[in-house]
Amino acid sequence: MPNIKMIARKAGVSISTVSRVMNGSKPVSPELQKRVYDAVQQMNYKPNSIARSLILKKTNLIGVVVPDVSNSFHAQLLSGIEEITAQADYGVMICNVYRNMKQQQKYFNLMLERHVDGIILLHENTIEELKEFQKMTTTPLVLASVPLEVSGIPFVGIDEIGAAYDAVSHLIEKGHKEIGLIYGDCTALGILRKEGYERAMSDHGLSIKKEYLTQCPCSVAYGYQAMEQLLSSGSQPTAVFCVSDEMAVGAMDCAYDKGLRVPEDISFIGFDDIEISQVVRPRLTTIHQPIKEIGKEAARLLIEMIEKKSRSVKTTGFDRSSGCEQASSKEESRIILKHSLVERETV
Amino acid sequence: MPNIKMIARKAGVSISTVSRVMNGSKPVSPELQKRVYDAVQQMNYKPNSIARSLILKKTNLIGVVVPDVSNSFHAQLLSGIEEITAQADYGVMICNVYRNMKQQQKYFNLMLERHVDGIILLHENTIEELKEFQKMTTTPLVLASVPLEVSGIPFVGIDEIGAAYDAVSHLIEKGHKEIGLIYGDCTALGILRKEGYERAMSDHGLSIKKEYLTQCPCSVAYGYQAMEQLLSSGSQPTAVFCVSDEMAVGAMDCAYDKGLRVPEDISFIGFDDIEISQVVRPRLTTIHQPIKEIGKEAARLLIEMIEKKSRSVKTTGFDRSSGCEQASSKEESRIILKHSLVERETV
DNA sequence: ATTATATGGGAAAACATTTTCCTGTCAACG
DNA sequence: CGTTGACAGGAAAATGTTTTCCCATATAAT
Repeated sequence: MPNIKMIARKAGVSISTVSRVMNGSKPVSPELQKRVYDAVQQMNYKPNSIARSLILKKTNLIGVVVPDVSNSFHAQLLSGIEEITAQADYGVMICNVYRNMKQQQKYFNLMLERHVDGIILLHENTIEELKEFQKMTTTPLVLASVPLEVSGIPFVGIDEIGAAYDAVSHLIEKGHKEIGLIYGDCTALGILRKEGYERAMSDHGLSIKKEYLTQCPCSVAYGYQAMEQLLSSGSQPTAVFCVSDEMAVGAMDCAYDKGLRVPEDISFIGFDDIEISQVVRPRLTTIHQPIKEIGKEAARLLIEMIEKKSRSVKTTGFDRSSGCEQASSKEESRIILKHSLVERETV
Repeated sequence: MPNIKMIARKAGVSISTVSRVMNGSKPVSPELQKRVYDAVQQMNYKPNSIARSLILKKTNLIGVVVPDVSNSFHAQLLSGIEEITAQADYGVMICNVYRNMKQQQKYFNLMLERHVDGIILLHENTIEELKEFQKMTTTPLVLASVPLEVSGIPFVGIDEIGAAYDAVSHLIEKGHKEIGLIYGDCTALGILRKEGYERAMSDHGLSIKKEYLTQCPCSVAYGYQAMEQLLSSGSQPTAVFCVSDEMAVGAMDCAYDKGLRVPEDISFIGFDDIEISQVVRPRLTTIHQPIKEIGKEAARLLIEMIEKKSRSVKTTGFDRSSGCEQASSKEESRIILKHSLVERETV
């Protein structure tokens, strides 16, 4: 691989001149420009981005921490992110943490060592850990579809409580009164959606039966189990709200195996509107999230933060990691995108 | 962020000593070791991997070129790759090319500029382009589930023809004689699987009807269209082999809408065994590919190539990009993993 | 004519590491 | 007692850029 020195020699100019021609950072006479371009072309020169990163203190790389890439929801978020970052000439490094906090810590360190310009979190963290992270570094961070409230860390996603509220209200409008819930209680997501369920029930004057609340991790298999549990509790709901499509698909499967007909005997409503909700039979009625758009918006926001920060560093001239400036830019951004109800065949 | 100089000053030692302690590259007295460790701890020092990359000529970063991360198949491959690379302390940069060749070229350049240590291709390329790439650089490259034969570029995947053969043979064993095919003819994958179909048919003495061959891009929606086309061709097959699960799901959907019962009136067999084949009703009989394992194996192979290469560079002492060495390591590795037939409910 | 200003271009510092080369100390051995 | 070798540790070169600083030349202004 040729380097800038070889180009300079070949073109008969100084290193500085080559750099200037490549970046347009200072005018260069047409004569020399041509000589440089020719040399670049002939030797197929590409500037070494590592050396650039070192001196510019900018890697044009962002890190995305994801619980599991092979999960459809996260994969879609990722694809949205990638679309925007690619346009802005950023690379994305994925950090698959397998819903494992230990990995997470390791990855945070790794990303700091690699000096990523920013991070998007798709994986839920404890608030303490985020604050810890904030204290450690000034690297911009945004939460995408991780509804945690930490001052100084922007969030983009939907109104989780409102969306769950809408889902349950829809069931109620259709005449259901005995409504079960399958949720996960170890994530903020699950808890907020449960909150929406509770509000909808009480706003419509319905009481919540303890035995209708079932919690399980988010997957088809666990959804099946949860439904089994729910059905074995004696009284039977006429509808159940599952806080994710995967859970809903598993739960429907279980109902089916128990000889229940959907939606005649029991209704289901899911959440997310990932691909499977359209291919499952009957097609799943669910809450649609603009998943890819969330990813895009998160990426846009992050890049904006990065560029703003690098500008401010440039103007002030030194690293202000003391955090005094940080405070002024705490504009508490929360980008809330619109969800919607898609009626299919399970209610 | 503290740098090595600050640690050296704090510990009262030279920069070299700090480096030696961090990397264990040369013995250091316990006395100084302790001083360095303490300084590192107190200042929370992390070596700047950019500077390391620059001098070591090793980024510990690999690029993965993927047609579409949000596609379940590719997302699973990616997750397999990530698992192995994380263990070996490599980062993964994703390059989503949206099945777009222009993007692809841009990304290749980007990755060379960033000096990734190696590349895994999940996206089909023309053989010419690959050879072009080989000529341009010595960066290791492996094809995962992209069945192209280019000397010097290893491949990991399954026996595509054999797997397709098995799928069709299974239909034939079940008594089917009129077997349709839905495939994609613009990818090597589609063409090989079609080849398997043809061999199976002729080996069993069955003739192939032109009107049973339908081709379309790989997605649920196109699968539906293809099936419509196939059904409108007059004579009706009793079974159809779809070269991907997505196509199969779409095709089944169409059959269903036309009032055909699966598997009573018409049988379907898919390919890949991605998640949807298990949640669709009736559950799709398909060819199982060890997708995640393919990703893992590809990553292992790539890392092996990278380390072997960096060793050889080290011992010879200069960059041998002339390619003469390359030839000797052309051991034509093709790692073929086992596929299997999973019988569900659509045959 | 002389000073001031603008402008193109080169030399060298800076970025944060690793590693080579060198120096000084100490033990071993003749 | 002197030479050799081992060994710990420091100084400095090297990695490939960008950018600052400086110089020379040319043009404009006084």
